[in-house]
Amino acid sequence: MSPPDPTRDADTRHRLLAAAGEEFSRVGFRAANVRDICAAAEANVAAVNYHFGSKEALYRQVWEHASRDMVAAEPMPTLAAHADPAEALTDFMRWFMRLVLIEGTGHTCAGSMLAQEAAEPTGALSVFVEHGAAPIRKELRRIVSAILGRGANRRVVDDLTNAVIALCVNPKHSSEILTRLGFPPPTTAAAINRMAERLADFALHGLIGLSPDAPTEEP
Amino acid sequence: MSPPDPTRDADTRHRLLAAAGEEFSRVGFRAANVRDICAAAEANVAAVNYHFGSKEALYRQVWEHASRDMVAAEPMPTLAAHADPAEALTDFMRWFMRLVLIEGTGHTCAGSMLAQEAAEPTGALSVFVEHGAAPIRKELRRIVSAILGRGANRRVVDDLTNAVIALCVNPKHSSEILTRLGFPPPTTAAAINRMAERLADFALHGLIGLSPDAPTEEP
DNA sequence: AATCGATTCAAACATTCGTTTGACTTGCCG
DNA sequence: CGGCAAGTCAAACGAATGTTTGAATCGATT
Repeated sequence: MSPPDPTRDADTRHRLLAAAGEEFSRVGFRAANVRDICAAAEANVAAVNYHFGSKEALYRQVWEHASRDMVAAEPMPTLAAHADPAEALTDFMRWFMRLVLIEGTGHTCAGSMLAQEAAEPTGALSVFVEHGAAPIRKELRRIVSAILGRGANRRVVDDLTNAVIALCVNPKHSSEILTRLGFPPPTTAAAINRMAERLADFALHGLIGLSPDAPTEEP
Repeated sequence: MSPPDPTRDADTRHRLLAAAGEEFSRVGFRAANVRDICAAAEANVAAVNYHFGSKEALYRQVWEHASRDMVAAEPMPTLAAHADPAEALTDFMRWFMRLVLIEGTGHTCAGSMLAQEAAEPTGALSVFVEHGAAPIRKELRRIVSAILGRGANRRVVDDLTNAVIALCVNPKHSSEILTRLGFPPPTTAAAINRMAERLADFALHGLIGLSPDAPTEEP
């Protein structure tokens, strides 16, 4: 009657999580429907409620898995681990863009689900921002701040940190639009790295140019 | 039986369009429901189908109004109209960010609806990209290309044009996330302009630094 | 073999939501 | 006045969808 021990590896549980991850990331929580998920998982309609309690509880579980996989996949590059802040930025952006753009073989799908949450947030968004996004942004802010130097205004550092994030996530968030414009976002690790390096160069020159220590070059 | 002449100004038609614009931009096409829209417009449930034929036809009408208002509000800054490409970029970004971020008093809402379409596209997206977004991007590409100079690779120009777009639209597309991180996007024209100028400075230095004509400053 | 808990399944239930219907009101024209 | 077209309305219809139910199946334990 009550749901089974969640640590148990019921086979259909896994198939449901995988199928749900794909469906939720494709169309979002609301538009995804339980019957399709169950069909994709080759499970009965009642399976979702039996194993998870409700569609919403399933969604929370998928998020939990996705964000766990997300951070476990590869460690985040830090400022401290690099001699040169510029190199840290490039490394960080490569890592971040892979995180956002690559769809894990089975079901990482955190990037797509986040894009869905951005349009129609559920309770899961606040949780994820607090536990997943905030630490990532914090480290990037350190890198940006190091590149800008001491004299930079706090507000400016924040805006530029957000600007770098924008460069990294936009290919994903706007992929439907960019594809229709003729610029489908890269999907392989190699292509993503190449794009990340181009954008990192761009960001780097932008940041150095804005650094209060940098020489102003007005004629 | 058949819908009335669409040019006629039936009063409830307007109220429906306004209410629908708010609802669609808030939650997207699918999640918006006809009963709520009619209640907000103080109209009967049957009014949508009487005046527009269907929920989807109403949506198309709202898009048409929104994109018309969008371009009519203010002319797009062009490269040709500026002596200095750098100034053109700043002007363009100010204009573009106001376009995306400002919610028109009554119901412009094109920016929000576009963000919704990005997550769960309908047929309206392709139409809008072709007629609304492509011309805007084309002009921005001219400006970016002028700043980069002759020698720039075509692929690089495209990526950087998209990067500038990312800087402008991300505060809107990611507003739910940024707000939870403590950085709610600006909403007044003055604040938007300020942010646009900061981002334009950033983009400008980034572009100039990447220009093949610019001196490389490696030690 | 008998039993018991866990799991699966088809069917049904309850609600939401887009749409349709048919009656009623209103304003206009002969 | 009488009739007609346009618009409004409450009610109901029908499909989609999350959830529940109760029986059937399976596997391990005794």
